[in-house]
Amino acid sequence: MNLNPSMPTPEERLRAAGQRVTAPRVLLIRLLDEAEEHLDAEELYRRARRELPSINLSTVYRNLAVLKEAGLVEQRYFARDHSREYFESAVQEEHYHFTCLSCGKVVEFETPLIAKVRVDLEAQLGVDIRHACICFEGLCAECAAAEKRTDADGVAPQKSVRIQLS
Amino acid sequence: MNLNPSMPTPEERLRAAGQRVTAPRVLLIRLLDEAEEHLDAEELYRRARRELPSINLSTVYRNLAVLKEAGLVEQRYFARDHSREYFESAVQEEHYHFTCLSCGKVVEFETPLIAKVRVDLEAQLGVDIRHACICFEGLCAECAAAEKRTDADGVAPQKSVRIQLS
DNA sequence: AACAACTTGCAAATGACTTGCAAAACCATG
DNA sequence: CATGGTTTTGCAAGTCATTTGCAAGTTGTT
Ligand SMILES: [Mn+2]
Ligand SMILES: [Mn+2]
Ligand SMILES: [Zn+2]
Ligand SMILES: [Zn+2]
Repeated sequence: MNLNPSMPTPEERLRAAGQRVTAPRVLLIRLLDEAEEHLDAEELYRRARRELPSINLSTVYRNLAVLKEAGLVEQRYFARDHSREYFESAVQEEHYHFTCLSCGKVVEFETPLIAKVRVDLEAQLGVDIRHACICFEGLCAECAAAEKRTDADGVAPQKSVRIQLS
Repeated sequence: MNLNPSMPTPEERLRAAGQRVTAPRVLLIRLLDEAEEHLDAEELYRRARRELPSINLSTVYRNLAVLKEAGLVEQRYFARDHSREYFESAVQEEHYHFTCLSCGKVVEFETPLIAKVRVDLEAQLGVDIRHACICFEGLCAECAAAEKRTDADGVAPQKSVRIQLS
């Protein structure tokens, strides 16, 4: 989602990254480009099978690893349960995430402050930062309001929303 | 590490949190207070067994969950591999982490910018943030310098260092 | 077309974490 | 400080997302 309209095709991106062009890879890239949400391997597998029925789940995993290394997809962790890996297309603006622990909604946001932390760190420590995992968790506005109930279960994954801080 | 010298004993903390005082819990809290690093369940189990040989790994897991809920320990995720949960005592200043992908060293740092992002988010989205997972990853100064080699393996966990940004 | 290098499907394996259950420990209460 | 309801523990057996070995199938290159 929120993709640059004039972006290279999946094939072009693969070749530019020096990776072989295979049907599973092209398909995974396209599925992530088209996705409105952050997808995990299982869900990508489900969607991929609709177009490439012979694809195997392990192929999905292996290729997500390849695409991640090649910088074509981004891996994310959400909510307090980091036991599942989610992915999104790398062809979008840098952004961060807030996840509602109650309803599972994901809010994407931008802010220059994280980049500031990053450059401060690099300048003061001499480190070379390659990746940042930034995720906030809590209750979304709706769930915070509806906090009259005592529930705390059903965390269904939902579509994302994107905002810009200040 | 970096603990307040006049902090309550593990027993006192447990009682204050309304939790039962048991040998495994007291021991886990003390081990985390004493630790120079961030520990996972397996390592805590290893250390705990030295003083309480009958303790079981599942007891370690169950109690870490209890202590986390009670706010007595903090759970962390490091490096690109979030498949392991690490813990540290909650009795310390709020801080964030940088992990070296090459040597595994963890650098702890403080910065008011993350809290700023947090309040901005709460103010502009009306959300109630309960938790933040902030971790930067890359090459530490030493490993970045030694980048002449082509290696990229052995990621041994190491002690942490704490710094203050600017 | 011919081949070496890389990928895939399939089935089996990993490994961190969880769970069911009966016995043991905790902590009011009397 | 004995009693007993409630919680916790040890042990053994799961769970489940992700990984891996291998033979067969593809890809990109000469
Ligand atoms: Mn996103
Ligand atoms: Mn720390
Ligand atoms: Zn919500
Ligand atoms: Zn290093």
